[in-house]
Amino acid sequence: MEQKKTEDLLRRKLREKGLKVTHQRLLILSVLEQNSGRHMAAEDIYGLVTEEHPEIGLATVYRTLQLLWDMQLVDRINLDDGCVRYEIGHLLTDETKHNHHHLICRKCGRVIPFDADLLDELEDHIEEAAGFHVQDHEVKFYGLCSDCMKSEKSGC
Amino acid sequence: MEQKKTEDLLRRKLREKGLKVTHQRLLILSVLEQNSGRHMAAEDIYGLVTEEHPEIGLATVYRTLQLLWDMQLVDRINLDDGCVRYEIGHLLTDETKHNHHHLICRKCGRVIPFDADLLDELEDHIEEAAGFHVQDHEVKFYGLCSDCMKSEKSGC
DNA sequence: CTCCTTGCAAATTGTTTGCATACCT
DNA sequence: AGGTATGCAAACAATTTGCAAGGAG
Repeated sequence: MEQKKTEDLLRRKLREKGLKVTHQRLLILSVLEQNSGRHMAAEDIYGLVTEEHPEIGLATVYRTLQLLWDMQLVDRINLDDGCVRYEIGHLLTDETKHNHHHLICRKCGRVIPFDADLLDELEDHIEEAAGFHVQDHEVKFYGLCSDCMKSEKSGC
Repeated sequence: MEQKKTEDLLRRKLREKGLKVTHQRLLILSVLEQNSGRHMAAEDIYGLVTEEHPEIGLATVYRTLQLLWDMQLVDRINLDDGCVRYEIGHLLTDETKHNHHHLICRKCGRVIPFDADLLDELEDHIEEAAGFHVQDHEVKFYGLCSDCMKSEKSGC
């Protein structure tokens, strides 16, 4: 089961760093895994987590998300809506690279996911030219979605 | 002079939208232009602007930056340090595309600018496949800078 | 003269932090 | 036992907003 694999990885990484395996950490990661594909704000995660465990605090959610991000178990993206969003790490869900990008419409604000894999070349170039080891990336494209382009042309 | 050209563009765009040409708007854009290359937070810009015009309010700076961004006269980037940063729009400083990316070290937090132009192809693909008209992009690479890689290896 | 814009201050809101208690190992 | 992690509430900080006064067209 994927579920189990992810949990084991978290346990292992925590142990490596001398940190503790707590219910909260396991639960938060499992919620993220069960909602793979959604971009969840800390509040969203908090909402889901407290459904079953109302005693968990929002601060713990924030602290745990930071921790999971440091360990590269979750991905983070900022969609300019005032809060940081998280999803289960691409390293966990597939063996391929993280090529999930976002198109953000400047007019209606819609966020459209878009998959493409033209960045590997660029990352190799960066490693070589800058001596910087790339682990992940965040890519956003700003522009106009097809609907807004139509209304732009028709002059409304 | 570049300066003049930029100002004229702002005047024109404002008129087009029936908005007013104010000292504050001209001044803020000119400060951004004079500091091309820096990533400036609203507070930074406010600091520079109030040197000569202490009466200008911070809220006006925020409102103006939003406006300039909507008009595509400035670029916006979020470097995960808790504030949004601005710089003069790439459309104004050069005729080429916006290929100024950022490498962010997960260990020491350093931000390293990096120029490369491998995104045009991807943007064409997006226009075709998603019917989305790309105007701009924001790209961040997370990883380890060369210094932190050294200390990683030497085991400190 | 009309409506847009500004400055000020208060309000908002996502996120962080201090601290006493509870929990892993 | 010993240090880590948690929950709570207060603290923070960037950004936004309401409103009366000022300014552009």
